[in-house]
Amino acid sequence: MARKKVKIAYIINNSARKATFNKRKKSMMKKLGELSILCGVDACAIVYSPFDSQVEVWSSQSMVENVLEKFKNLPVIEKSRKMLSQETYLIRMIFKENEQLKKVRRKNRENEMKAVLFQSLTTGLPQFQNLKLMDMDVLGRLINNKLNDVDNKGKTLGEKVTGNQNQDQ
Amino acid sequence: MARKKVKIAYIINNSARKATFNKRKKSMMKKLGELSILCGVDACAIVYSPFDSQVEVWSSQSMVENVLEKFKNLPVIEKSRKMLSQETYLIRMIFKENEQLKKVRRKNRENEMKAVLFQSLTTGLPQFQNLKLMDMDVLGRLINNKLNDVDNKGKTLGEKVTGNQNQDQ
DNA sequence: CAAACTATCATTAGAAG
DNA sequence: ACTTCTAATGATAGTTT
Repeated sequence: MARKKVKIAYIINNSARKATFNKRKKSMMKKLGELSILCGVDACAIVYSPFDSQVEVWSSQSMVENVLEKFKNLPVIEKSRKMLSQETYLIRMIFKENEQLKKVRRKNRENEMKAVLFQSLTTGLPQFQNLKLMDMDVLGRLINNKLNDVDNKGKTLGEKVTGNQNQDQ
Repeated sequence: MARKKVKIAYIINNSARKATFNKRKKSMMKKLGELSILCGVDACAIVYSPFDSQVEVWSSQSMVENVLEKFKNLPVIEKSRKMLSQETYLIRMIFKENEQLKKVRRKNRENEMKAVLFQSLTTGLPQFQNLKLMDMDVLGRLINNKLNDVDNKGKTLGEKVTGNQNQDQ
């Protein structure tokens, strides 16, 4: 977007690609911040750098907590229970499984904390934000739910349904 | 950025905010796509719309698989093992816990699939991409690792270390 | 209310230091 | 290889249809 109109294609020259990457990434993150503030929107961006093997993450402060709030308010369990009585036992089973999962996760979270510590100490990577482990876990799960609808829609119930129901936490 | 220089602050007027949101979100996603192609970069953006309570997600095709690849290649386990012999037993324990977690998750994933199905059927929400449940779970976990370093750094090892190591999958 | 327009501001490709 | 500069393209606020 400057001295010449550029074709959107992979930049082969290494230093040129790095320069473009840094310029554009910076602008992207700025734009995302503006969007978030102007419109009061929760947003998050994740960009991998091929140059320093570091992810760049931008996230609005309210992202995680709002995601959690929305997650809690998902009507899926309630509605499912009403619609398909045969699902009742399944929901109970899921609840039990989720309890088990939570238990394992609680322990595992401690492990994760230490892994991160080791990583910091051994690689000395500077890092970014202060999202909580648990929160991101839930975030990933929520995004999943949203993202996978299109995969599932249009296929028959019978074909796909082999289990469950989610939303531990 | 047009007829007038705009101050970056929450837009109170509802329709103006929506217009700005739609324009800017579209541009953002376009920019992210360009960045991804120009620089061969894995990227992902998540933006919540306050207007239709729908998340907008953009993700480079290679995002998930590359994230998984990078995750596998994280040197943290190897390095930790070499540095702190006292961690050996912990790593074993973690491995066991991760096996247990994987097992529970395998079952839970089926549950999640069904939850998504129900959600689609009961709320009729159109959806987006085709990332896999498992992949997103791992993605969230990886991001965590990266994000939490700053929280942990600068604090003493003794204070924080209560557990572990992660990276199941 | 959304789509098209356009004057102006913002970003950035390429150059220069 | 990093910064700074700036011409030129791109994004978009406000306006019109």
